[in-house]
Amino acid sequence: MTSISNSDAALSIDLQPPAESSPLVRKLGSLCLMTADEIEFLEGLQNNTVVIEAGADFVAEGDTRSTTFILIEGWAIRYTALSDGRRQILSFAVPGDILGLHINFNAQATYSAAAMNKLKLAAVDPRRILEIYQKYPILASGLSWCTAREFAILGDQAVRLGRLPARARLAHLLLELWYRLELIGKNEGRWLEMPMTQLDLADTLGLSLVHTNRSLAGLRRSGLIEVKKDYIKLLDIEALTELSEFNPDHLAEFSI
Amino acid sequence: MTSISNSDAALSIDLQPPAESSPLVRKLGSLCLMTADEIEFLEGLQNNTVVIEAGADFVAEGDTRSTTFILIEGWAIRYTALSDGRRQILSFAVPGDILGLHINFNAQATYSAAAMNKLKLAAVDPRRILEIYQKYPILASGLSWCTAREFAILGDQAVRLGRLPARARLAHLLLELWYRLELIGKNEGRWLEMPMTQLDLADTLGLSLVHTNRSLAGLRRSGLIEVKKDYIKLLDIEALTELSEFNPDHLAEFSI
DNA sequence: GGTAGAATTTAATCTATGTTAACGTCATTA
DNA sequence: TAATGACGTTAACATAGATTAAATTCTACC
Repeated sequence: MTSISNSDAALSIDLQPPAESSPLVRKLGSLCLMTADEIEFLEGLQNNTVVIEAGADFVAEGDTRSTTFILIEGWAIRYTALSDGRRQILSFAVPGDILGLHINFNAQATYSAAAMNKLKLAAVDPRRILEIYQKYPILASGLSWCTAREFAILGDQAVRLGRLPARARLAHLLLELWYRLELIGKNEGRWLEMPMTQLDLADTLGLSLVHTNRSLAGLRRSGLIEVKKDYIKLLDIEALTELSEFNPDHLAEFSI
Repeated sequence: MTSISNSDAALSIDLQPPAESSPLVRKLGSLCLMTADEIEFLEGLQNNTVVIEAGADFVAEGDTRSTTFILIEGWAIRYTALSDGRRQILSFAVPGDILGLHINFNAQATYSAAAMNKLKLAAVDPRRILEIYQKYPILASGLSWCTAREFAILGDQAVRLGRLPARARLAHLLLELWYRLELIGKNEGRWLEMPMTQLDLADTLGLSLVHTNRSLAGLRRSGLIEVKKDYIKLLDIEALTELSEFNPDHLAEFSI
């Protein structure tokens, strides 16, 4: 907003999208050189914004109204609820992420989505996503990359849940979030934003609340992390990586 | 091959793809009405076939040569190997499934893929997938559906691993495979093809081999399944569904 | 048709994680 | 400043599932 004056006043020679652009445009812009046309289309997609209060669901499993959402501000979760009230969180979504990029038209949502904190998101007709593939080849590659990445993230989640012990699961997730936030420029020093409660963390890691707390304490006592309200500091990324067998290449950037 | 004579001799009025067509064409054909042009393109994609021996890897995690594979015959797995030799199988692929539908160009494969039994698959340049999106709108919707389905399958796998006890995990997986094979017409009565060993099953369910065997025995003793070499009979689908909280809608068909 | 190696089954023991319950801390509001 | 409620921490005990090992049954191959 303040930066408008700077692009007015000075001759802009930036090839990168301007600073006031959406997180999605910034994210894709750091990976591929989109045309002005493509950037404009992508920004235009995000005109219809919605605000969701912290804790509220904005997609419910079984919904037949399918909408694609682009996350602009705040964190969201995708999750599945079980009959006894327990939950499995499938993944976190951060600004620049797309929920429902590939939709079963005429089918039901296979998971619910909720806001971790106050959310701003763009509601997009999924038909416009197919339009991207038809008309904007660079964007299409970008979206294909997003899809592959979501797959890798969910696959890593399965590995965590299926084969890693509690502390490694936690370390692995912290590193995933670290690299994802890194890409959108949200890490400050080694402090990682952690807006979720330990109960949310437990439901992500497939652990009980108490054991999640124990695992957190374990990493803390080993000198690997430092914890404060809403933030965790990664004190030794190398050790965390080794402990959890995390592979950063799964989240690596690409370039065209 | 023998059926060529029938389409030569008689006047064909089928709207459905002919019987000798590929599993992928049959799968999509049961969901949407493709044009002759689209069917031809899809079959043409699968000209370059490869045979893989049982047990062999055909994608290794970290590979930078990215290829899309369409499974024509046999079963495959996607998996991640850990440093101590343990494995987490992410999902099974059956005829008609596509591996690497969305590829990170210039990036590494994030999982390995191996043949469960002898495999016939088509190797496709991933650029031709993007071509589909540009030129064949019906096919594009079909592929979008495939992607959403793969997501749902992997999400269900995360729920199994994170929140279900051993026997429910097993029941849940059996039902998933049941509905998937149903779609491609591979179920005989209530007998479900199970070409994997109990070790493979264990690596899918995130359990030890011994406990997988116990879980299998548990379901058998409860009268829910009957086991024979390479097949499992689902004796009580309703009870299995309730036990595992399986939701068949996740794999539901769609139609345009 | 016999044999070696693979796959399955069962039992005994151990451990990581779940469960329950109590207590602490902090922020909000009365 | 007290009361409340959400969230975090810790301890004691219970249990599902891991591990190890050995026996048994398949099955592919000679």
